[in-house]
Amino acid sequence: MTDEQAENDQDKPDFAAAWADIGSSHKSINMAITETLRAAILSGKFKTGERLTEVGLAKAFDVSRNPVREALRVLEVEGLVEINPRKGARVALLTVDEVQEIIELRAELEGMSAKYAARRCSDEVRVNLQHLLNEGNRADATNDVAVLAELNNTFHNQIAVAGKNRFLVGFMKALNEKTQWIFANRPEPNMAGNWKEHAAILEAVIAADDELASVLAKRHVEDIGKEIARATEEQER
Amino acid sequence: MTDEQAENDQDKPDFAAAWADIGSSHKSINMAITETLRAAILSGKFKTGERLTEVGLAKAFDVSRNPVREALRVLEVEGLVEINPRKGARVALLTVDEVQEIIELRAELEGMSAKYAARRCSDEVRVNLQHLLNEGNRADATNDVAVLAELNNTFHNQIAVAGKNRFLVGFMKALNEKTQWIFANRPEPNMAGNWKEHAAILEAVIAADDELASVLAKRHVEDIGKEIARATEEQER
DNA sequence: TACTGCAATATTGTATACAATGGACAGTTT
DNA sequence: AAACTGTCCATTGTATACAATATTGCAGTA
Repeated sequence: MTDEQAENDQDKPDFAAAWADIGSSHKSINMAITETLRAAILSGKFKTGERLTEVGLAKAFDVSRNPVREALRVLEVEGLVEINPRKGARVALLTVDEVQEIIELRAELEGMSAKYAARRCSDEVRVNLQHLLNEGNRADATNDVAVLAELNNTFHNQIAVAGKNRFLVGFMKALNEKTQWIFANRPEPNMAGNWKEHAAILEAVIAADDELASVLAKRHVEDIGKEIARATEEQER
Repeated sequence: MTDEQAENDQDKPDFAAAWADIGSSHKSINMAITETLRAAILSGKFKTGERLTEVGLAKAFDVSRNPVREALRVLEVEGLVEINPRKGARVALLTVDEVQEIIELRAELEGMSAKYAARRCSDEVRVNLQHLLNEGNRADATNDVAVLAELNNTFHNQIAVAGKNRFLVGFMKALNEKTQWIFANRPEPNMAGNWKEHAAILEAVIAADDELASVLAKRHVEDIGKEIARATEEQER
């Protein structure tokens, strides 16, 4: 989900553009709308709390209200949208406390994931992780920010998958998305120096050092939490 | 939506009965259907893998297909239903591996929850937990199975809530539901002696012994896992 | 000014209608 | 017999229509 999400839009998100690619695809409209809406929310194109009327979205997508309704119901379960019966839908709000709770839980789960990954990853997966480590180190050395951003994202998913627990993977995906969302609604985060921590975790996993991997991964997320706290304070001022 | 619609049809699982209560309520039909369907699946009234056609359900509920569709979309996100575009919906399947993963994760999260609860619960919550403990002990002593079953359920929720992390509460609710679902699709589980373990966990939480609470809670779920494994083997024979 | 009542409007909730797809089955061809 | 093909039927996907509810604006009153 990377390619041509070009920022060629004015103030309102240009759904028609993202729309064209889908026409001939085989997924149904409601799924496409769900994905587009989810991405729009997570990237901050819709502000938190902003009202989402069915007719408004339907017109923006040039579809009927039905697929929009289904998408909104799905996003509600995911926690990105808040629906009040007979009143309508809004982009969900995250309180400061909730942000803390997200980070707290994510730290625990990331640690758990790294622990499992270190214990369980097959030789094949180990090779893949080593490859990811090399790529990241190279990008870090040459300061290739675009590649690094991409690798940072894949890193978390790879660790989760290597842990071999599908439900843990799902939960972490949800929490990762929320973290992304938090950052999208705050002043630019400082993601530099992030890879160093990722590299250390990868090395521990590859070395099958579950205890170290777990501690490093947990601390890594806690660092992210501190970064968010810093950015939040800055925003308050 | 008058209340007299109750005695219409009774060929399908008796939704009409559950339906009557809802009429005057203020939640929308799609939500009511979601809840009813969820309960039906979790309690095993629909077998895993069973096909769920929109018209079939719509007729059973005596509504149009729209609310049913929305409910199915929601239940898909929750993992209880599996939807294939243009083919339809089925009650989801759980492989043996997935059952193991659910238990594994639930054990970790229950441990985490108990740890947090022991650390964080206020005096007021502590009193509530003590009350729950007393009630349970009494029901256990008098072998009041109905009450015990009820208390067993509330126990897990109370611990989770006392942990003061909303997202952890949500994840555990999902995993608890899945556990319930697993049992519903297997020969009768042996829930006796269950309270003893709950009581020990409660005592540790009340005593603010986070480490002990965590270990006991984790082990408790692992015991449930063993019970499931036993029941599964029995079923295979 | 502040407030109540009420009509007008906006929006959601649900039903119905139609289009498109997938699967089963019979008949044909090789 | 096996593979192919076209047709019918069941079902899903989407649009439109209508009903129910919430919100807004404003006149009128104290």
